[in-house]
Amino acid sequence: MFEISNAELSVMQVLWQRQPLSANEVVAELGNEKDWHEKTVKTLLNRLVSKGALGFDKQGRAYLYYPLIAEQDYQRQQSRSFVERIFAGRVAPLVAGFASQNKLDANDVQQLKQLIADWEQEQHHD
Amino acid sequence: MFEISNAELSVMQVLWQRQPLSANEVVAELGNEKDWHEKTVKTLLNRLVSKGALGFDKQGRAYLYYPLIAEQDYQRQQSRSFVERIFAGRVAPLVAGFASQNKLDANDVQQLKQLIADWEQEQHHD
DNA sequence: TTAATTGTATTACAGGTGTAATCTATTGGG
DNA sequence: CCCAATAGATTACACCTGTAATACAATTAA
Repeated sequence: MFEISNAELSVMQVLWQRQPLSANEVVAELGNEKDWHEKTVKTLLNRLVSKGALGFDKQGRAYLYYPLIAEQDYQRQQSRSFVERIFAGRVAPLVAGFASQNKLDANDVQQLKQLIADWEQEQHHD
Repeated sequence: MFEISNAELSVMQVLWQRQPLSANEVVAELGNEKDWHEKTVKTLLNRLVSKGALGFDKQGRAYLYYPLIAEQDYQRQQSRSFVERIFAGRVAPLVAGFASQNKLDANDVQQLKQLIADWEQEQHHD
């Protein structure tokens, strides 16, 4: 599988949000957060197409771009490889780090409890 | 703060495990997992010193290298920036991804429960 | 019809990265 | 005392990345 660079990821995130978009629409969306020249964004779109991360349909002389991979797949693949690299594959120590830095709020904890409950349910039922 | 590349990280991990080590000892340690030429490892050591990630003491004409940053600090910093980039700062969705891929085992769940218990304790007592 | 505009494609260019090879200085063996 | 071995330093080189500028082609406004 191809790699998506940091700058490229921001472009993907726009298109995961709303799709398909013309280059100019992507530029506009990014305008809020990033201080990138239009040419820069076009370069990134191009590279993402080359890598196979984006596809497009022609709309007159403009292109309408859309992701070829789902955000969730990307997130999972990246999570696995990150946790593998940094924490030898265990996710709990990562969460522990967040906890010890007070980066967990009630919301996170609520979700984690639910996950655990589901997991235990799953264990049980088979 | 400086960036540590992937290849460099493997070198850091050896030195976080055992320290200080001579270049040759690092090469030997890496020998098991990586198929790197000795020269490659020396380059990485050099770059890490330049970046300020490693220090060394001279031992005759050889150097004894040691980390200048703690593994835990590195892990936390990387975790934060990863979760920020990929999950907009929320850690629960990352764990959810692991759960849905059956990447959680009883051990992980046990640890997570403990973390949650501690967190709740903490909330309570102030 | 022609010129200006506007999309995409190509080129640029410096710094980082993976992966070494070569250079240089020191040292240990004979 | 001199040479081969060896440690670190310097250089190499292709590919990726951030960040555009320039080239080219199509279209639209005059």
